[in-house]
Amino acid sequence: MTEPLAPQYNPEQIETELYHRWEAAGSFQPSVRRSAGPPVRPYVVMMPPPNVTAILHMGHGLNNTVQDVLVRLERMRGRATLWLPGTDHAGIATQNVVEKLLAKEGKTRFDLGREAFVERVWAHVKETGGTIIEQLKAIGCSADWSRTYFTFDERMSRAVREAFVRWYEKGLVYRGHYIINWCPRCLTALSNEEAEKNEVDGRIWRLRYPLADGSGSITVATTRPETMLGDTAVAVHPEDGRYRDLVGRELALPLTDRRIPIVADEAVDPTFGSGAVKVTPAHDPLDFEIGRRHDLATLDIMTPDARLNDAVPERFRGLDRFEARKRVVAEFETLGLLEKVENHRHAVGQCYRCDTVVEPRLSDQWFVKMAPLAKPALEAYRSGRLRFIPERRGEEYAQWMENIRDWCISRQLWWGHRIPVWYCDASECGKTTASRTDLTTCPACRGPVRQDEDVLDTWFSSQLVPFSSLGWPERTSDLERYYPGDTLVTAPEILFFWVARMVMSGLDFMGDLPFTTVYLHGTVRDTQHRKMSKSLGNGIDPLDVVRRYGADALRYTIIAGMSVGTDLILDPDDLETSFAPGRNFANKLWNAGRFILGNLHGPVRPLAGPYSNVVGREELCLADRWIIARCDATVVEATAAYERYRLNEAASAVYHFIWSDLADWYIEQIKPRLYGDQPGGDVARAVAARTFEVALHLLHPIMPFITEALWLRRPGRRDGDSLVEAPWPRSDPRARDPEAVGDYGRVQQTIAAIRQIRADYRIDPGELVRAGVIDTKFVGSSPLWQEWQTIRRLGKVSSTTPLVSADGFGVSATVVLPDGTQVFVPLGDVIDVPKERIRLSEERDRLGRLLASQMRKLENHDFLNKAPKEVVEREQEKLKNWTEQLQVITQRLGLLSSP
RNA sequence: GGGCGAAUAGCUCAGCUGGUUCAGAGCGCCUGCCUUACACGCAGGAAGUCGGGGGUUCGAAUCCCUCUUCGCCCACCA
Repeated sequence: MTEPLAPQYNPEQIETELYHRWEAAGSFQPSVRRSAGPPVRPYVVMMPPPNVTAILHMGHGLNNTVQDVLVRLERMRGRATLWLPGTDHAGIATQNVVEKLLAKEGKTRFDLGREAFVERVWAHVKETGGTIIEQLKAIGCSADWSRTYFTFDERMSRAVREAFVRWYEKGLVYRGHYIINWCPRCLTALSNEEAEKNEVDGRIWRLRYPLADGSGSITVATTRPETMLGDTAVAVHPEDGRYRDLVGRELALPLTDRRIPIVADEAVDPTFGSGAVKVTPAHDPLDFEIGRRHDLATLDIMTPDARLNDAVPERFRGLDRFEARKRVVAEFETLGLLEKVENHRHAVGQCYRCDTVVEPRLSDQWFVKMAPLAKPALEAYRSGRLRFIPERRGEEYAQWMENIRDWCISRQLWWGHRIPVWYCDASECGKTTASRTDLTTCPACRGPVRQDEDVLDTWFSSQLVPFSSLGWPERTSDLERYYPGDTLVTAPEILFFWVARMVMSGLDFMGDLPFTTVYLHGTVRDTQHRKMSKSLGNGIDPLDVVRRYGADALRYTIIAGMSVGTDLILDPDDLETSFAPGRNFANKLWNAGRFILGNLHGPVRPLAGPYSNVVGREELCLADRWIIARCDATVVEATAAYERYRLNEAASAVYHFIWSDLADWYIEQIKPRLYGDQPGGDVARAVAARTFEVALHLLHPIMPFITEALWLRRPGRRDGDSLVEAPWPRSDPRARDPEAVGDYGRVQQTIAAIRQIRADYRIDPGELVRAGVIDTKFVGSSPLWQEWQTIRRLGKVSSTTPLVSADGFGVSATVVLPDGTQVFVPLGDVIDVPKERIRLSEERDRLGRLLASQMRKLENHDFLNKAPKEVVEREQEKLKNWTEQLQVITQRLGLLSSP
């Protein structure tokens, strides 16, 4: 690490080098080990169960970067941390992917059979799941990988059974015959959350059902005409005058030979449609409830893959539901019973994994009773113990808790935790047993048993992660030490799937919240605001970005571009625009480091405090005091921003300090001192080294690789050094120096003024000009005189001392600084009186307009009376300065117009 | 149908408690520069009625009302 640094930052080389170093030192998981002393409540961040099929997509890149930033930050601030990473891949998605692979071979899961299929999925998961960790390490994530949990490891499996059995014994888990969301493609039940409601432009058909005695008809409306074949009643509102006389009479259900009753039910809205509802108890949740109240038959007319079954007239059997819809409508039309077809926009449930339209289906499923669990979870939020960032997400959470419905947890899949319930086959016993261990005989009658065929919803195991990953139900020391965690960082789309359920199960099983702060970051979207997804082909592979621009560039873009609660828009077709700023910044930092570190040869006097007795305050020049003050202000600003989870603000504060203050101004200022002949080189070295180090600290959570690489290359490093273990910089009141900030600001303004004149007059960059200042306040002792060498170098000025009188040099170009100081460049060969006159008149006019409105403001009695005193004073000060500036400009203009 | 959010430079967005960070940043654009840390750079510049309208206030990008357009969450009107 002592070879000369390359002029261009090479992320691939540096990151790979550090990756191996960190891995060898075990520093991908050093967090908890170092808190061996007194018990420390660690800062815990959890990783959501990734969708193993996606391996690593931009969402994970974003999520894990935010997590890593917070974890590194807390570690640097002296807190023990624990980052629990894991993969829970027991969901529909994983099964889908393997089914797709099978489809390419022309097979389905049914061809393989349960056991072979599960083995096949396992093989896939092992292959892809293992690479996730390597990929996350590649973007610098420092989670405690040794604690990684996998869905089917022993801990998880045991916890799942324990949770199920406990809830079963408390009566919170029950088996019920209800309408659930069914995906005809995945052939499984879905929870309400998994059935995404999407608005679609559909149609509504008005169908006429004749009365059985032929004395009239009743019209019903439906968006799913095919379900009429399963109708077992028509319902009207009991108070509806139009239909009161018809209640109790029978209808002849068209296309069938069945007769169905007309019933009265409160659930019907008399103002909607015709006020009469066809009742299909087996295929609609509302109808199911109506059917129950009126003791109606339930007629299931569909097969699991949504074809019509043998319960319908023969000509419809085997038809797909959408095909059947057309046939039913056509037949109604032929019979003259189709009254109307209207366009209708309504919400249709779709499977969140495969987008297939969900079919409400009557079946036996396992449910969790949610109301008792939701109550304390809601209370935790209302009492303020559980907080959300951004805050408004808390209301979404509360709303969901208040309207919670029971959770369907059984899935008719083969891949997942199998439901730990056994049914006794003996007809006289028939006992149902939930058990923590596998059963071979019925505990009641010793007869043969068979296990429930279904598996659990993935989120059933995921909700246990905060404690199952720590060894629950055993009371392990990990659990004692790390259980109530601190912060959860995750995506808003799994607020209900995962976050809410972790809160509920944590409160119920552990008696305490699993975390107290939920930070919900935005979603990565493309320029059309679509969520990035594989199927749309608008995704960005984070590893591709890492290869091209480096992990730090990726992380910088993510953090800098995302303010609290907003989404991150990236253009997949233009990675350059998004990620180059991060790469450029890394390169800038690299070169600033190259310069500073390269000049630290020889003894560098330490600078312990800003004005320690090693390098005393009296040795510091204006620029030194200025950069130390700026550095301290950046510490304050960045720390405050980090603490408020405003990571983008922290990023921009450090960016600005490094690029604008340190690189553009300070490094330029100290060059003469470093290059030898000027005094104070060792002071400059000390100050540069110190402020640069602080900047590395502040930036490390966001850009760990490059900051660590530079940190390791500084002189005086020790083996085993790591920035993440170094203490966070503290603000020092002695560093604050408003005088230096103001004075150096005027130096910068002076240089800018000279540069502006040079550019305006197109003076050759190589040509030196004479320049001067008329500084009425500090003649001879002003900072402009002290820093004249800097002004000379950066403004390319030949005058060895500032010229003091503009008039003595003929025509000059002048810029007036806000405090009235005149900066002027005698024009010599490039005299251009008309041009200068235009420049100054424009400036005079601008100031004139500013002054006019300012005077109006200050003549307003209301303003003078009502505005706070400081504000009035400030405004008066402004007026004074502008008047002064205007006077100076007018004066110079006068000189130009005189012959 | 209910709830929430957003609209600021050509693009992506900051702007928190109304007034010296008030009209900003990055990218893009224009003009000069290969100046011994960096052309992934340096210096200078152009560019915005702060979505429309109304109100509150001495003062509004900022607070209130309203309209328009996008987005998100929730919801068993068939």
